[in-house]
Amino acid sequence: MRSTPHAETFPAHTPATAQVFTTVLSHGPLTRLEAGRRAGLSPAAVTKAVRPLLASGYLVEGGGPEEGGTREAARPALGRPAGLVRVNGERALFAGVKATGDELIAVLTDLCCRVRLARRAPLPDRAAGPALAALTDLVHELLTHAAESRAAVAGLGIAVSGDVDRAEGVVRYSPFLDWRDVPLAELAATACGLPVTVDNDVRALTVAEQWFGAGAGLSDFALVTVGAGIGCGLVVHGRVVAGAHGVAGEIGHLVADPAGPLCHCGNRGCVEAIAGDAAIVARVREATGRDVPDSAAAVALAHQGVPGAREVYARAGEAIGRGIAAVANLLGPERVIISGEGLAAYDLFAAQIRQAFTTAAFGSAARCDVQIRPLPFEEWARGAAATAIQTFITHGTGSGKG
Amino acid sequence: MRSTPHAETFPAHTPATAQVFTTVLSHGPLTRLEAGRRAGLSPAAVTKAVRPLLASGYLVEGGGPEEGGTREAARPALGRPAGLVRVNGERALFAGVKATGDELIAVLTDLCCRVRLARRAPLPDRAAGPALAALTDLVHELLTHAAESRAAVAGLGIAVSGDVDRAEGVVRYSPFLDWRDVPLAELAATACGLPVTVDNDVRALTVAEQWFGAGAGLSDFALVTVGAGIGCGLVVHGRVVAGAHGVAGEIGHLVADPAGPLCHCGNRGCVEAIAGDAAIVARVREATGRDVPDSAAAVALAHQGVPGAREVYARAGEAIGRGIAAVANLLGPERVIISGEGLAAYDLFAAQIRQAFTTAAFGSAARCDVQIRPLPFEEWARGAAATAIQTFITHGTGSGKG
DNA sequence: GCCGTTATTTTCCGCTGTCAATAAAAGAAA
DNA sequence: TTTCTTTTATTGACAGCGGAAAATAACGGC
Repeated sequence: MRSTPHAETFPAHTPATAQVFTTVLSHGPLTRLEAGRRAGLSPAAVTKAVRPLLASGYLVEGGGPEEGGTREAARPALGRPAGLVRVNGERALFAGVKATGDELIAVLTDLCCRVRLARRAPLPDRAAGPALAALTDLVHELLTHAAESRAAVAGLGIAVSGDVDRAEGVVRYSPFLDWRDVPLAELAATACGLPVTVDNDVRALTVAEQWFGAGAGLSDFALVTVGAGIGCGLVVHGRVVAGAHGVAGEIGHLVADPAGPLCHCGNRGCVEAIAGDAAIVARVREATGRDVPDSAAAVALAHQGVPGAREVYARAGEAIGRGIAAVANLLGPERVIISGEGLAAYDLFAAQIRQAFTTAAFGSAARCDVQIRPLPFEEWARGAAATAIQTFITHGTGSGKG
Repeated sequence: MRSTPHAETFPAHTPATAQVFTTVLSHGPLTRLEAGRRAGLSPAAVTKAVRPLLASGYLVEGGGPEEGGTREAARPALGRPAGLVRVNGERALFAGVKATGDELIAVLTDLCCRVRLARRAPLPDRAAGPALAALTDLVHELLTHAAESRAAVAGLGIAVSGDVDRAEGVVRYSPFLDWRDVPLAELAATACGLPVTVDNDVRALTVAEQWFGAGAGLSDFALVTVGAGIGCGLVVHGRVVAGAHGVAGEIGHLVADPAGPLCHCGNRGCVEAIAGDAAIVARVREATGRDVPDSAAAVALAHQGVPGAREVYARAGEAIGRGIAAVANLLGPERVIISGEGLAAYDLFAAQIRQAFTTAAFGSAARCDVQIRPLPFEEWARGAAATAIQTFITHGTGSGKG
């Protein structure tokens, strides 16, 4: 993918270099010895990997802001004190954009994927051409802001729902955007003058969780997103599962109840047909007989204790819990992270999710650690940025292709 | 793990050596160039890897039995003709034993996992001590037979259902055998004088399929076994999924119908509670009001067209198809292989499996290739042998531990 | 200042796989 | 027959990566 003339490059000369860097990136300030232990490398190899990274400014010595905190206290009094190494987040910036059917969400992050700036823009026309123009405008806004910083923007990540071929940078089919075979990486790279990574939105979020979130250091975990749709990103053997035909993690279309309501996919009782936003709104409307314009209204009714509304959420939680149990029974992940805008209704179904999971999980699969966390709206865009960071580090430049 | 004095060793000097060897093992006679292409290596690397393998007799030149067949015909008339290389199956033998609750099944295979000899022996006492003694006897029978061959037995694989820690060679918990924390690899190695690999039975079968069967060359596939239980082995990113807590592939305890019959796991409508042997027998008994001693009788009734019996199988096929769809929706495998003794009733539910799968698979997940094949009784033991072959090749000796 | 201890770096060193050139084994052309 | 073309396989020089061991650094305690 065409790069800007003075594109940032990452000195990933050797496998070990990238290995050490990602270890430090995910696990905060580390001593060289500890980093080597976690990355499965000898101390000597760490020294050699760290040198060019320090020289190029991607790593810096010292424990960062919280230096002198608990970390120092834990140090044994004997022997040479360990020197910490951490990633210099300021060294490079990244842009991440999530495109939904009616809006673009964009963030500017640093190398540690900390959000510097978040922006939303409506997407009046979702056709590829106008959408690309809107995206370019938004990215330029970020670039303008970034220009105030010393660091350059080293890559752009774009997250789109649907069937996305990350390696080729092509959106095969996105139902919400109604796109087919759009070579988005190439188009956006030309339009924005940045190396571009394009990935499926849930997978992008999974990458963010794997490198910077609750999945850091885990080789097997699942991320479940609850919202308009119910999605699931899977990490198995340390790698995000993409599926042979571009489909994977479709927890939303597992059948929770064959006698349940009809789903747009044609089956009955899909998790999404019970616990998706639209399904919940419809079901609360039926149950209460009231006007329920959107999911916020549904949540409000349930919180007010209107008869019937609460039960809808309980059933939704149960369906989600069963879906998660299916994941746990099949893959035996170490952890499942449940997240999503839908969790505005957190308190309404967290208990049911856990209970249904525990009931339906088989044997030791129930030992899986289930975490439930809310999801800030810019998180999807942050996931996109995480994919850009990932390609920057693993490919030496921000470009996913080539 | 203690080895015999003159233990066979495999010259896996370098990663590339093992890589090339397994490629040739799985894909039959290959030219060096082709092997390199498949293994992602340069021609030069293949030459270097092949040399010691030829010298030690693990590979031989020539196309084997079917030499001069279609392979020759497909050769273009131009240029130096390609020289084929193939694995010398005669070079080493392996023993594989599957332990069920009431019987031991053992096979002697060659290096290509072709069965030379199959034996069954009852297991009157399933306690670890007596079972080990019976296993040792059976293995010695195989060894006696093997002594007639020039090749030595290079390893023993043991497959057990339940929670097995292959790396440690320990059976954590096997319900059917009622074993807990039995260090089987160590015990059997001492008793039989062979390097031993112990693995879960379904995973062992999956390894056999991955290296020698319908999964050869696929990086993502699933193997579903239908019989007393409904099991599933998963290969993701080219590796068998083991699960963080020893549980994975529990397709049998996915809930196909929350209103279904009670399962021994405590839930309702598990796939196994609908399609497992015991469930089918019970359901046929209810439906027909007749005496149904075992699953053969149930199959017979269904084949005779006794009212009700056929429907039981139809519902079972539906449940299995749904379970497979769940796997396909979550993981997007390239292929699903359905196999098992239960397939004696193949014709009774194959159509329902396929139909339920197609209906419940979401989007492109339905493009997954579903194959249905019967499973000879010695296949489980062959799976055990495959694990022994695997450790022999990857560890240089037949020992999984150390 | 010396010692014990732990962290990091340095200095080789073996090993692996690639590259580019070369040999080999045909059929085709002259 | 000889020579050329084409494809496959091999060789040998080579670069570089990561490891082991030894050296060095940085303490706190004595």
